[in-house]
Amino acid sequence: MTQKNLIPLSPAETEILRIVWELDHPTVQAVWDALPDHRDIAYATVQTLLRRLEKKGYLDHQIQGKAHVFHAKIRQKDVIGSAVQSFVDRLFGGDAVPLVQFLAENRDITKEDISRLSEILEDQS
Amino acid sequence: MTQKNLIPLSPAETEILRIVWELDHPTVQAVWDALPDHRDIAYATVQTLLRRLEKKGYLDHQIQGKAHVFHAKIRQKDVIGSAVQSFVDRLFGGDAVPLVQFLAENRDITKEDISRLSEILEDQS
DNA sequence: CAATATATCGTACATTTGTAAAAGGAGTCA
DNA sequence: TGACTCCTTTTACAAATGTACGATATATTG
Repeated sequence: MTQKNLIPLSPAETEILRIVWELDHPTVQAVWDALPDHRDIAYATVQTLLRRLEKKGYLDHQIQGKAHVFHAKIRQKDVIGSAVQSFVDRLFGGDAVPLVQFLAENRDITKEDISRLSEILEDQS
Repeated sequence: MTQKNLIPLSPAETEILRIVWELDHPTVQAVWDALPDHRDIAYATVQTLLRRLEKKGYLDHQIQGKAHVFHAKIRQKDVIGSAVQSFVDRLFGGDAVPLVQFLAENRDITKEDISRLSEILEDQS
């Protein structure tokens, strides 16, 4: 069954981990390049974050040439699950509805998105 | 216009701030009591957090008898807005749809919730 | 092979965060 | 009025976090 008990991720670590999921087996360099422009941190900082993620058990790496190539050891779904959970707890007292409502009112999600979600719910037993 | 430039909130601070919104003008005691059972922290800790929130400009207080009574100085909507924003950025690269999709698949929101949201979207110009 | 360009590793360090004990002030009640 | 009780204020402190420099190792290439 799903391995739980995840060591807490800091915001900066979470940000980096997401990029590792997005890119497939990236190097430090690749992760660094993938950061949004406004996120102006040093290469060495990204390295540190990746190192810490590895130490916490979220990542692993192989050596390719002289570079390290990282990959996730924990399923994205599990990490997202626990992150969303604690976020909703903290900011909404555990009720996700106001969150989605906020997103809707704020137009972070559109009418079409909602329709598509309805279908997802229909498809579930 | 909406005052932005909010000083970052830590997770623990966010948790406390939410309770201040929920209760109306609570004392330290009231906030402490409102914490979920599993959240086992000392009264003094809640005090510290409230003090920090005040210093960061999120709260203010009046004196009532011997106790302090707190109230929010910043609109809930603004705080939620920026918190959700950075959360979605960090964990989903800025796209809120996968977040809502996750909530749907995970049944944190139901079919009925979605219907209600559709209406909200309809009512918007 | 010697340079050069890349990478990692070890280390550092100021802040922030989470948590709380201890001390002191002011109503309250016997 | 003295003992209690409830609060606040002051102060602390270890751990986590964000950030990154300098040293070292290793491909690469002329």
